[in-house]
Amino acid sequence: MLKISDFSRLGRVSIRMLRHYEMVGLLAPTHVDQATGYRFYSVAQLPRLNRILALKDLGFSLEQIEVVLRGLTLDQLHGMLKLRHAEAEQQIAQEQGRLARIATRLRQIESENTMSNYD
Amino acid sequence: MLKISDFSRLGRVSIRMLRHYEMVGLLAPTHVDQATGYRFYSVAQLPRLNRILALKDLGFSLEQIEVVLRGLTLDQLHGMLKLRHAEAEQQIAQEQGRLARIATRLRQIESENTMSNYD
DNA sequence: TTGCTCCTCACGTCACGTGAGGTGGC
DNA sequence: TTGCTCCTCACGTCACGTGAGGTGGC
Repeated sequence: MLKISDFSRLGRVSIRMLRHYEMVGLLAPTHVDQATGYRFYSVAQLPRLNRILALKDLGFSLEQIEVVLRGLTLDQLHGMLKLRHAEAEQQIAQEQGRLARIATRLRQIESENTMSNYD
Repeated sequence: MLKISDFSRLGRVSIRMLRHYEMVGLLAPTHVDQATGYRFYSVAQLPRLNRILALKDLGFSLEQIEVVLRGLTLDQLHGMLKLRHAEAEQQIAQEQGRLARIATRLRQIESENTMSNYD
């Protein structure tokens, strides 16, 4: 049984995150003291926490993570990853468009500066 | 003088956005009726709205847009664009990392499927 | 009188960060 | 008694979307 601060250190997450994950139903302490409200976690919960973090790292929302961890067939998991893959590609394309437009503006300014130098 | 719905149609933004831009101090109607509270805009305000939208499109926050529109030297504007450029590049790199990790997971699943077919 | 337009709240979004105010155990 | 840890609210974030409830002018 670990106090929340110990578990948060082990899992490299903030205490606030652990409380939040409990609230959204992602990861509940194995035990909560009735009198004090203190949360107690077990080392055996680390794998689940790590899976949560791994899925977060892939860009899934906490709600989607909940779905994934609730148990999916390989096909369903494959489908969700495909979707995320497509979304990530789209995100990249959009940001690259932005980058190009920013670069255009930068070049404009630089040429204006040069011109004014010759004015 | 245009009513808010007319101006929103001209500018291709929602009425809610116009109200929001007024609240954050980005774009105030030229006139507000004292009795009814109705907002009235002028066609002459379209260029400013369009500049707002253009800067938004480059990824600036409304607060940054306010700074830019309040008037910057070319050098200062150049600096802000450089910053945004760097942020966009970073964003892309991060999302590409994600994409790669997702792709790895997808390949894992596909190979597992194949293997189980041979089981 | 019935629509239509416009108005002002105010909640909801996403995943927490950050106090505020208070309590049990060493 | 003083720290330290933990707890429960609850506001703030960013840029609006979306009702709810109410009002003036054709």
